[in-house]
Amino acid sequence: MGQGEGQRHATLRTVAQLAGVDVSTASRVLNGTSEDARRAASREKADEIRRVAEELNYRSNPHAASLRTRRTKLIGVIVPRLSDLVLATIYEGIEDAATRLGLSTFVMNSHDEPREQKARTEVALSRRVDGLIFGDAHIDGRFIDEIAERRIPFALVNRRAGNHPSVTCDDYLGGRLVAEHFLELGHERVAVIAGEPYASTGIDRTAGFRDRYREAGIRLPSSRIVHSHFDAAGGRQAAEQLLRGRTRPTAVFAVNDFAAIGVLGTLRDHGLRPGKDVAVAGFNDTPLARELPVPLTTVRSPMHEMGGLAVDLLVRLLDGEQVKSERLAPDLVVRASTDPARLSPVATDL
Amino acid sequence: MGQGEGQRHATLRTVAQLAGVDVSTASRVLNGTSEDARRAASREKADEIRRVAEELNYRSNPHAASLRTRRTKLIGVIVPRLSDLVLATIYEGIEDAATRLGLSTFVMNSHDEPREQKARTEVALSRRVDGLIFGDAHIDGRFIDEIAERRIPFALVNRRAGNHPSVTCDDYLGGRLVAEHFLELGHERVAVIAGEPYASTGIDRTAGFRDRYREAGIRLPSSRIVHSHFDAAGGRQAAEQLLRGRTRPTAVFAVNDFAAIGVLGTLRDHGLRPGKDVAVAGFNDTPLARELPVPLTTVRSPMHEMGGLAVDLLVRLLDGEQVKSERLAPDLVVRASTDPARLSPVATDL
DNA sequence: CATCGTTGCCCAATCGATTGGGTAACTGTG
DNA sequence: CACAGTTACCCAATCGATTGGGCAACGATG
Repeated sequence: MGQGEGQRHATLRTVAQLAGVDVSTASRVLNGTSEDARRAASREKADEIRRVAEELNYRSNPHAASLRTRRTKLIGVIVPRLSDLVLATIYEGIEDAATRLGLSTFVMNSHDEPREQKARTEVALSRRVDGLIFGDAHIDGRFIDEIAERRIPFALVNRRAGNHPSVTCDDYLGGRLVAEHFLELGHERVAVIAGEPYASTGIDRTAGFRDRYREAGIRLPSSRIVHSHFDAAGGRQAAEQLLRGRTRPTAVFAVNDFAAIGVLGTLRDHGLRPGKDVAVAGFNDTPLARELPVPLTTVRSPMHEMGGLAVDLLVRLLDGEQVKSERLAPDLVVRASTDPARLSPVATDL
Repeated sequence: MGQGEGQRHATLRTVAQLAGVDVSTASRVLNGTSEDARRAASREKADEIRRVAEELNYRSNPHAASLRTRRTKLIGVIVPRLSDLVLATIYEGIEDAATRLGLSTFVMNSHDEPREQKARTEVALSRRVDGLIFGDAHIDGRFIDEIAERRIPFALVNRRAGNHPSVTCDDYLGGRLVAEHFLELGHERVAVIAGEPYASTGIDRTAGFRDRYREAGIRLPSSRIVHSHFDAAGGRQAAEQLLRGRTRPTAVFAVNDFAAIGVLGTLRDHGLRPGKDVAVAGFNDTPLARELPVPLTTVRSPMHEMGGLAVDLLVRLLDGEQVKSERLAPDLVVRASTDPARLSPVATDL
């Protein structure tokens, strides 16, 4: 109830009074388009208004403006969890783009739980966001469909669902690239750690990988496609399961770098040398990948860029434009975890 | 300009009209305290108002309320970067606590740049946040002092500065714990990768470590305290610098897990076995630490909890209470990177 | 029966901006 | 000089809530 309060903010009214004009004139000069400003006041009056505003350190009260205009310049962002570096990086892209456009963003974690997705979305809507960006779409699209039916403007990022507007990496192609690489290295007994079954990222990466292998005449048995959480612990669990199998794979594609790191750890624990006994590839090229003791082969995805494009997409949608989804090209980055020649001396000595 | 718009939100006025009461009565029943509600309307009227509100799916418009009350229930959070897992985790704690209290948060990245800190803070203030949480304080406190002078309510988290209210880990103690551990293992030639020179976290961890060693009669030459960025690339650079020195340390304390990971990579590149040839400890016990090929000894800090407590602190401040800073106790977690006995078979074979 | 307290509401001002619609003064044209 | 068009403003309604004050009706009290 108390107040730490700084000095009260100057309002348009005080600015207008001191500048000797009506508040409407001050509004047009300070907050309107330059077109508005020109026709609202003469050169000198406008300068005077701006001078006074500057002096009083006037800042338009966004709540008052939103109340009147019904637009908040706020966008809600819902992600599974910001402590996932992939999402944090995408969010940074979102924030950069939003800031550049004078928009503000709210982020919330849904932990990929339908109930929380719903709850967070309602919170965002009750804050009257102009639109939403979802980084946590589930492939079944149930929740997203509902949002679409309510005609709430939104864009998906990182994961796609249905044909709702989205900005994603070309995950299918990414999976193919890894398969291509493994095939070149001569791996025939391979496995995929496929991520969460509801995430299009994992699904598409797996599909691309599987399809490329199939084209090479090699079928992946379903026992060598294991779902997992998108983190190191998840990768570890999945790897343990794979190693329990009768025939050990010679190469493992984890659809996420952190899961791949878990795989590296598990291999060591089992006395296997990553990059030599078993090849490992990840996805996303997180900054850690190249710094690991055994640097990780991975697929670089434009995470930051995806965030920015998602904002652009949403803004175009808010402007009533017709939009279409974007799919950005990934790159394969080969490092020691799949290429023994690149292993450091000590690791090669193994 | 266009509108994707969903159906218009119901307002208090329509609810009041349908329930046959004045809007003020509806306001007290729906948005006031239960005390207000009781004296504003009879049992039956109140129930009727709530029924209508429910039916119309009424949500109070926070902008209208803020305009009138001058409180926004918004708090601004400024961190160096959310793609740093430590900050992302702290932010999750902040978000959880805020949600529980019915507050919303804005996060922004300052990249530890004074200019951006200033700019983001102004953005938050122009959004009329009730208070701020800074996770990016610099030890010199210049910027923070300025904010304090403007009597803007805020709390610091993770890093302290001056005697502004903060919630931190007891970093000094954390540093001592690592030193204690290294001493027990018999390490006398040790080094510290100390993080950014302006972050209290690195400063205090280094100081605790240095002091404990001094008490054991061992002085750290300044050449063995190297500053670095708080990420794997930073750790790698710092480690390279240390290995260039004449006398190689037998143990390295990196004040951050990611920097420690960079050290592990560098050691390998130089043909040195982490945990055997050189002991390595990190700080924060990020989830990755235990999953690495060579699991990392580190100091567990209560990141999530710190975030929640920072919110509590800020809220108490906003309520006009006198508050004092909190310093939470860390724990040492010993793993293979400092203890050869714990190395996995293949690593021991090295 | 006059008085006093409650109970249960309603009135109306207010927060700070936006915006459609005036209108007075001035300029240019025929 | 009459008239149209432009320039440079001002007026006032409005967005959706909050909140101090007022007041009628009713029961209790002396």
